[in-house]
Amino acid sequence: MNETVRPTFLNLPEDKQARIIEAALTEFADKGYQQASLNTIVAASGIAKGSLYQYFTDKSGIFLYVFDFAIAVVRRLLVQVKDSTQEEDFFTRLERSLLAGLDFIRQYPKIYGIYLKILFDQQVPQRQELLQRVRQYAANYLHSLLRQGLARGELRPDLPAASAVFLLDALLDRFLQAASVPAFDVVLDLEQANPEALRQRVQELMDILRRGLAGN
Amino acid sequence: MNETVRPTFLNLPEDKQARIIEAALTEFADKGYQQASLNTIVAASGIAKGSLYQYFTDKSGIFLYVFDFAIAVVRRLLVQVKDSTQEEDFFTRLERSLLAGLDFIRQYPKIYGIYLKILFDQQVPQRQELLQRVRQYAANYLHSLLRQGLARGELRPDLPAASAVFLLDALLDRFLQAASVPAFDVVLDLEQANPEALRQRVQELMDILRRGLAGN
DNA sequence: ACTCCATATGACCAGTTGGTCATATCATGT
DNA sequence: ACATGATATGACCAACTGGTCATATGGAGT
Repeated sequence: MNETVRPTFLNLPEDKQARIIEAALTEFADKGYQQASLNTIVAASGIAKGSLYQYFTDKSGIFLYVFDFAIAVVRRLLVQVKDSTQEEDFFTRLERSLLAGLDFIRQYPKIYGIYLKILFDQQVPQRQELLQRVRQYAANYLHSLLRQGLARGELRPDLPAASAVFLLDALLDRFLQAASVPAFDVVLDLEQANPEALRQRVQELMDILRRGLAGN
Repeated sequence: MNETVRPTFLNLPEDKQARIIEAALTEFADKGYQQASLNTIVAASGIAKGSLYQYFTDKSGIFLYVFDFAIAVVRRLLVQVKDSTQEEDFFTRLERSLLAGLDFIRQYPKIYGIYLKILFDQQVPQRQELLQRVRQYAANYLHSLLRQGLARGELRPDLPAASAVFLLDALLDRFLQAASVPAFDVVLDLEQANPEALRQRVQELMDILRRGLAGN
């Protein structure tokens, strides 16, 4: 557990902390790690460059602090969706999770932007560890949904659980990317779709998941 | 159609061209667009910096030329796999395509590396257009497989084709990423798996696609 | 031998980066 | 009023970037 943030930062008035976090979040989400400029962060938050180094050890310290902040927000959402759909059947819960993900991205585009950067920016500090943390959250979430679905007999008992989680994770992740990364989705045109069309697509996908491509 | 490569480059001896393309491919795959250094490319290919600007208009010119080179290689593979599996049934063809993809990445890791960069490096020149070209190839390929599967009665006739292509594209793309990006896959551990285990996983996934999560 | 033009070169430029540090400002206790 | 320690500052630094350009080299035609 190496310290990246200095006590000085935590002593700051809350609104000043918030201004700095917000500026850093914006810059990192926009440019990724290496391309992000400390000068930009400093200018946007209205502090001197020297001050930044009174608050954090170095560039990676700022990044890791902002990442922790972001992941805490995501965690809250996952818990909330899981709890509030406890009574629904498996496929409805999946559907709700997807739509909640869309809402989240629309509400916190910068947090999602940071995730996308970590995904494929080789130079992010401690990238493997950060990536693993995020993917593990998603996998645990889906695994838990799956177990409950199996217990209730909503899924076939011979389902290979790990592969199923893999498939679900792939689909959900891609769906969110398709809906928010321009030109990424040339098939469903999710980025342009209105909420009603989106819901329609989600239901088609749930139906394929339920019955398969060949089945009855 | 704006020119990015100068005739001078095309007049060069083939091995010199190859050396330069190879060096550029390596650097872009490693660092992405903005982070790639022309100095590194120049040093690795043993030419002077000034020469680079006799061959290409500017940095983005080099990148776009290398991208075109890379996509031509991919295209050849897709055509070949499609042709050589013409007689197989839908799910076997899908399986073969996946395994062929794995082989390709192992054989041309740099080309795959460039694709991953384009995916989420906001600063890549003409990113939207390049991304769209790649995704469109994949979608057309899957669509064609699907049509033939439907025609042969291997798939249920009421299948919503667009959504099915979307799901397949998501799964295949993620599978390749999981098998080659460290720490990305916390579920199947594809990166460490031996060829036999990989084949096993692929078949489980094909089975889920065929029969669905709930079905008989 | 001379000309001509394509090709090759690397010192050089302005701009930007992450990071430093001597100095200034502020708040508090006495 | 003074001292003390935390906080704030921005000029400055070395390193590196993409790109330029005056000059050198090479080879073909005469």
